[in-house]
Amino acid sequence: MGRRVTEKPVLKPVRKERVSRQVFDQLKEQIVKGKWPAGTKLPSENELAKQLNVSRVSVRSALHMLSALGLLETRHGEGTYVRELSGDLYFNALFPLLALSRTNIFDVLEYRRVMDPGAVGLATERATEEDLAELERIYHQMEEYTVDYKAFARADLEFHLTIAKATRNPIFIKVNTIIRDILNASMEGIVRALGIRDGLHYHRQILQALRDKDAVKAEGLMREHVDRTIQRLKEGGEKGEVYDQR
Amino acid sequence: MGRRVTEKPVLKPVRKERVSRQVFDQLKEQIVKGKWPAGTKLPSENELAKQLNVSRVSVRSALHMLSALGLLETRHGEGTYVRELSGDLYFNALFPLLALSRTNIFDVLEYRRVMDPGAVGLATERATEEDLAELERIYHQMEEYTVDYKAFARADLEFHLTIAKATRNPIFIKVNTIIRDILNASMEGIVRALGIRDGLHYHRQILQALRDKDAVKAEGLMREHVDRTIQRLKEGGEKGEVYDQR
DNA sequence: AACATGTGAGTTATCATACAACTATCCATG
DNA sequence: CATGGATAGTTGTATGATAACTCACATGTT
Repeated sequence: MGRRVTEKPVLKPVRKERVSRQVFDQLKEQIVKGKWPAGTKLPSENELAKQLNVSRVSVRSALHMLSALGLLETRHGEGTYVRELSGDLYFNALFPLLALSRTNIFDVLEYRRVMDPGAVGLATERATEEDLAELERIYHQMEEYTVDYKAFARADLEFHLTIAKATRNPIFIKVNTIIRDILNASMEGIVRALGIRDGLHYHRQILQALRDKDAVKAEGLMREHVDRTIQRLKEGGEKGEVYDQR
Repeated sequence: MGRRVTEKPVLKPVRKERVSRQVFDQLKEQIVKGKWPAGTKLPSENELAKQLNVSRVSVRSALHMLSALGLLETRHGEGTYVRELSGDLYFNALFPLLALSRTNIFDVLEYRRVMDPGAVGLATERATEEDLAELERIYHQMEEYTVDYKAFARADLEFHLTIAKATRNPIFIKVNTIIRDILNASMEGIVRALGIRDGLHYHRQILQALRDKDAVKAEGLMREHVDRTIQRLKEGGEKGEVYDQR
């Protein structure tokens, strides 16, 4: 009989990658590597199917997924094109209803806790006069909105995004834009936690540090600021004062 | 003859919504509105086709797009299920970033310079034995690949992604995955800059710091590591040795 | 009783083919 | 020169068939 072979699986599971997935990856690669820059018209579905030696169905499956993700755009009767990056969050507009659970929001804030200090650090070097003026404007908005929590929180988020813009780095900008939208959508719950008192204080100081081009100070303040926000939100949640989202 | 009617188009173009799009919208609504909570198994494709009075092709088209967006998950031979709606869903909007990846690798690395130290900091607290084993495995891969630059660089990227996974924060994971794809695509150029010598050194030390649960050290090493990568790449670029991607 | 194996139903993945719907272009016609 | 029609190329939808996969249950085997 011989002994059983259960320990140490020497045999690796065979590679079984779906055809459509392979097509998806190949097409994605062409786009990512820049072989097909924005605006390029792809070969027709029949052509692709022939070249890749798969059925048209598999090609279409891949094309559909890529368009859903915003990399492609297909025009009926005309062809399929590589999309410009311009259109920002067209798709996100479909999702604002999604209320995120608490854990999800903490994930987002935890991310921000790392990103925003870094962003403000870069911003101290690169912010223009216009950026600073814009930040000042938003800060004064916040001062006025001390009664309207919602508007206050909105301005708060805008402040952070403006700092991201000042980095001149598209990744920071894009990610921060998404985070703003998420928090905006789930704002009912976090408004209280944000706290007028701290908010104004930190934003004023951060703005000052930016003017002084004191990166270390700005980073420290930002980290403190986000930390306190998280802390507040946790306290509120534990006390059950805050939202439940369902 | 009468005058032409070109100004003010009172006549709106007739509604010509694609079938697959309608299916997409209907399914999406069921999910977003919570009628189909996470984990729900959808009716089979045949069933849906019958209920909606469309062909199975159209149903599948919609299903594919929804899975690409992360709302659904289809398991071959088993069925299609509603996925957990999490925050990282929004970050699918980052996908178009892939299209402009090449424009500036430095933007990407600058971003990584901020995020990866933060990620490794969180990872020191949360990494499981399995995570560490996986990192070890990748590290040994790198040791073997000292001749194959491409494979080496790929393992390098995988190392960073694995650290992101160890944070257990879906945002870190998602964004890092996209960054890996971007750098992967531009790899011909950065391979030289990565440098075998430093790479192994830093990764070994970072792994050690993770084992020792020394967050400060791990963060510092990571920052240094990314800094040097950027520096190398800049030197190479100035000398014109590095990539041009065409 | 415990385990291995076989079988079948149900499901998704892929294929091939055909036709419908749409777009752009060319070209003859008046 | 404007109009309309014909045409070729492309994407969208439909149909039917087959392959590949998963699960659950039945059937042996020990």
